[in-house]
Amino acid sequence: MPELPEVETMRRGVARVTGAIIQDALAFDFGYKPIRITPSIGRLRQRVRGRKIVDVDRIGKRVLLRLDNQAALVFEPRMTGIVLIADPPNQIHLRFQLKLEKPKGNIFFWDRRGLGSVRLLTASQQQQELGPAKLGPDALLITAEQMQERLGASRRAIKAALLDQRVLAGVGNLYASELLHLARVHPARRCDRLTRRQWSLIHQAMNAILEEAIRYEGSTLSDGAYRNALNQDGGYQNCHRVYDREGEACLTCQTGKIQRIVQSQRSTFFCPHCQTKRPARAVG
DNA sequence: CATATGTCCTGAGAGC
DNA sequence: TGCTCTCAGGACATAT
Repeated sequence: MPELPEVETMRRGVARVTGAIIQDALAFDFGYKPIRITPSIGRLRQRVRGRKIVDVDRIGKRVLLRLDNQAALVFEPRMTGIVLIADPPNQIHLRFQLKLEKPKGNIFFWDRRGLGSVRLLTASQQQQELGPAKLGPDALLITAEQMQERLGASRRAIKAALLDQRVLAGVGNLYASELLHLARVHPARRCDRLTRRQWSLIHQAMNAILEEAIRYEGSTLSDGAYRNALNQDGGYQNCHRVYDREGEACLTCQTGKIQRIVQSQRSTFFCPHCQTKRPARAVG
């Protein structure tokens, strides 16, 4: 499930084609339900042919190809989508392809489950679709103070709140568990019960985990869906402290057994020993 | 308004 | 072995 580290890894790989010209755009379905492509592939094709890719960006969990007319192609991987410049893992789940020239090459969007999308957005559409009404600050750019401002009065559980892309963009289910473990905060703790110190710890842990995961090029889970832009595995799955480790010993305290709970229909993993449910004690 | 739940989609894995 | 069933969770739609 591509979250910020996986999408950032794809972005870095795809950035190699910066400067290339788009020769053509193709959509595929191979008998599956087609993914969402907007506008229609015919219109999109007309509008991107001959355009130069001037930059490759990331906003939250999306990859943006910025074109020389201020438009951007926005790839949204959701559960199993990936953006590659090397040949994808197979052909049947190939959903979209850009043929490039000067120099020759390709960008592929491959998506096993087909929940992802490709959208061509004008500058004003980008403001609408990627602006503050839809997406909060990027998880690597938001400050601890901003997080507390945005969530400090919320009654939601911190784990669920971290997944809300309108609050901050980039954290998903896997890294939410990982970062709360590093911050030693219980995932069910209500936001409005967190102290300023805990917000600071969460913020610090979030940056540390996301940056570490980027260094390892993201997490390739057992389904093998996530690959980097060159169709290679990530390495961070071997570093998970809690995710998908139910019943195993906590690597940090060697005492607790990792527990799995369900929050908003999603699995959360945590160490009951490191991440106590009790509120932080008042100091002094 | 804030928060919670249902839905989409395919393939892996469990159980029989 | 092959069938059926459940589950995985990103973002959005709909419900409370």
